[in-house]
Amino acid sequence: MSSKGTPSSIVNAAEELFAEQGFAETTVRQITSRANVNLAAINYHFGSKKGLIQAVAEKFITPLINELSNQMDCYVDTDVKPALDDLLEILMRALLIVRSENQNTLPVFMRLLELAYMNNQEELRDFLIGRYKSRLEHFLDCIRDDSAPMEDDEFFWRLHFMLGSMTFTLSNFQTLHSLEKSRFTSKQSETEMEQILHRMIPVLSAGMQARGEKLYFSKI
Amino acid sequence: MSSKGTPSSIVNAAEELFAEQGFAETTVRQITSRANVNLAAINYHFGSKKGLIQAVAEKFITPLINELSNQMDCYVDTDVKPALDDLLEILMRALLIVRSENQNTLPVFMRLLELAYMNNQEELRDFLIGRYKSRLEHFLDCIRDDSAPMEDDEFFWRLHFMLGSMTFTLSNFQTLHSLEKSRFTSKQSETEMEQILHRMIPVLSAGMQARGEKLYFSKI
Amino acid sequence: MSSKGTPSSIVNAAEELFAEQGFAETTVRQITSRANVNLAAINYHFGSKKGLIQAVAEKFITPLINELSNQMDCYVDTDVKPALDDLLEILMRALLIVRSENQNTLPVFMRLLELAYMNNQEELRDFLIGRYKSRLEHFLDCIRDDSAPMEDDEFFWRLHFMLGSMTFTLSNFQTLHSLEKSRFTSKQSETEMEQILHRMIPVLSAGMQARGEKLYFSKI
Amino acid sequence: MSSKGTPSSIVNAAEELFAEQGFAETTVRQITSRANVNLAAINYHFGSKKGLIQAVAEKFITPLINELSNQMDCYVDTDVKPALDDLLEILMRALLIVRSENQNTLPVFMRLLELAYMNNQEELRDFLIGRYKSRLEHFLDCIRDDSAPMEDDEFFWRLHFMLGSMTFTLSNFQTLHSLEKSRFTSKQSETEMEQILHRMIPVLSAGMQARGEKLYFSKI
DNA sequence: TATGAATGAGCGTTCATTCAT
DNA sequence: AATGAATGAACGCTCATTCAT
Repeated sequence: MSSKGTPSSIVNAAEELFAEQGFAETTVRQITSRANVNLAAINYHFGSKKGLIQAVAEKFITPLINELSNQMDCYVDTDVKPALDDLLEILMRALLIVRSENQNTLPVFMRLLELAYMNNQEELRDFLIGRYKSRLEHFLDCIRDDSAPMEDDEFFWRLHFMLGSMTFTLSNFQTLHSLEKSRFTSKQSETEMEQILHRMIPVLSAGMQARGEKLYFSKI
Repeated sequence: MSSKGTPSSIVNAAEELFAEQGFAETTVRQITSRANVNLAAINYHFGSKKGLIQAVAEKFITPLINELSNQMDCYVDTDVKPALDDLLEILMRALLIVRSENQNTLPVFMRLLELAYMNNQEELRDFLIGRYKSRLEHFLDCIRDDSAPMEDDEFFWRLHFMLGSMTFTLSNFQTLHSLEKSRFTSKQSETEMEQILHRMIPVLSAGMQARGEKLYFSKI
Repeated sequence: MSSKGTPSSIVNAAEELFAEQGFAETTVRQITSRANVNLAAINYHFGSKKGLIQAVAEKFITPLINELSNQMDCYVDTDVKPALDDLLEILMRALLIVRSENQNTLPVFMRLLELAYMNNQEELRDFLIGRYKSRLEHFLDCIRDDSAPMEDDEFFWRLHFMLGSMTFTLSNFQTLHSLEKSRFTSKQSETEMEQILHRMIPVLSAGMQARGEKLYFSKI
Repeated sequence: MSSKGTPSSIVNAAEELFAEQGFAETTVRQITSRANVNLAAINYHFGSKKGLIQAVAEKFITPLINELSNQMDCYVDTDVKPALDDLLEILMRALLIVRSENQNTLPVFMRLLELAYMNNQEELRDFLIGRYKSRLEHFLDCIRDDSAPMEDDEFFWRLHFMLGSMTFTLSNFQTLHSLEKSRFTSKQSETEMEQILHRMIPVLSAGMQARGEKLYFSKI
């Protein structure tokens, strides 16, 4: 299951621990211990803990973006504009494909996105933006084309409302899954991550297509 | 509002630092230093750093729930069922009121919710659930009454999609605000937090009211 | 012998180890171990290892400068200008007094001066210059008054020739002492540090009073 | 001069870094990185970091001693005894010649001498003494012949006062040069290392020829 | 002959907490 | 009630060296 080689063992162990505990809470000693490698190996192969986190990020995002691009190519030679639901399904499908190649570690990827938006993480943010922004633009343009008409800034914020739904739900999937099971024990809900991604599509889609803004509420 | 007393100074300083840096990243030294109190004061007054975090949580959530209850009382003697948009506006309004009483620290509250959903945070989660769950149920029932008809589990997840939008957007407000300003410099966008809360209402509302689910995508 | 209190124990242990091994070669674990205090005590009391080195520096230099000033005050109300030999004797005497208050640790002080002149030690250098430069100026002026007439830059370099003799001899006193004993075993030379300081006076004095410069040698 | 071969590249890189930072402060990674060779190459070719330092030492001292011997041969067939100033000029000249063959790395040589006099460096000291002591004796005898009459031990110490001036001034030349420039900006002093060596001659000479010792100062 | 990978030991520092007063 | 001092544990990281090829 684990690939060959020390760097690969490290990345695999790190993914598990990052998913279980978060980045700051996971120590290099825990990682190297679980990977059965020397304590210094992380610094040797990745330069620093930060470098390892970036390596983990790349391992996820690169195939995700590739898969997204591949799926979008279906539309490139036709006049058909993809519907919002279809675009979101492409996105969810890409996430699931990446997950199938990185057993059970979608939460790590989502935590990475959350991390990138935190203060004091400009470095990671700039790294990701510099590396992947351009490759995402076509996809986002298509999203916008089937969304309700709106200003640039409104689109910016709605995209992040969407992103928030995804990162919160997936990075805390384990907790939410437990909560759901303990509340609705009767139904023996087989809530798997795939199902949750599926549930998200009509909700997010409706959010992007919602028209009109409520009037600003008076100052309080 | 004023900060008479050591415990109060500590809580105020902690709020600021938690908002700026997150909980794990904020040290008790930073807190006591900013509060101009002794290093040992946190352990003395709150038992531990965790105890302080709970104290901060209570300071936010109690007035929030109170405000929410007050607003809901308007409907209690009538047959009028509040519309989803109105319920969300009540929620946003309550958030803004709490904010006005705890200058600029809505992000802390949102980070607290995120924290409560993390693994290894059962203690905080149980604390919040045990303390506030019952007082939220009426509000949530009203939400459900104006949402699209759906199963319990679907409602559970949609609520958390909503929660994700709110926590992600508000806890990372500073970063998102910067990103928006650097992208759309021309418009001199005066994006304030109030405006963002306002923008969220129709989006979240549409999400909860979205009908029909896409067919499950085939296994991959 | 050792003063009371943790900081004092640390400084005493540090002095010994710095003298034996140098600054970089001495670890905080060695220091805290010899001082029988907790490993974290250095950072608690001095902020960092660098802070401890500065504290050691101050403990030496402050009384040295004070002693120097006291001795120089003898000349302040008279018209007598002190002779170069007398000035050097004042200096040596001040060094010995400081040594008598900090048992056997003149080598540490000399190593400190050497350290301050190294690259990448601007911080220490600036610290010392900012703190003590002005208090040394009168003494240096008197030195110059009884030296051979020379330009500013020539005086600057001759002062440092002198400083080099002192730092090299004293910071390596232990090694030199051993070498001397092994070479001249017959004489059972009782070379003590006081004697060496004494030997230096006529040599340094002659150097400062040497007149005329040799012609520049041709380019090679 | 050219750097064909891995060992040669290593030595050249090491010289530069030793001059800039000192021996302990320079890591084998820095050296191999600047030399563009494998990290293990130092241990492979020189056994250890210490072995490399010895190799650097030899590269300097052997030609220095050779040059010194050559110059001294001028006097071998005559009855003329060289004057102290001439001997010092021969020494300075030899240093400059070695420097011209090892671009700008006189400070390294001086640091090497300082290092050899430190505690815990018996190995290096013994290596140098065993290799070069005998070849220096004639030169030192000539020095003594034109110095003031003195006992063996007095001569031993005066030699090291001289050595201290040289090592301190040259190994810290960069710092001293900066200090001088910042103090005497007006004169646009073209202080080069050659000039400093030149300035040293009359000072050191006078020191060696100084007669009479001051009376021992009373115990304090 | 030469190297990329790996290692054990140790580094200075920081942490939340506790102790003695 | 409150605090300055102190602590044990752990942190990420770097070191010169060695190993397997």
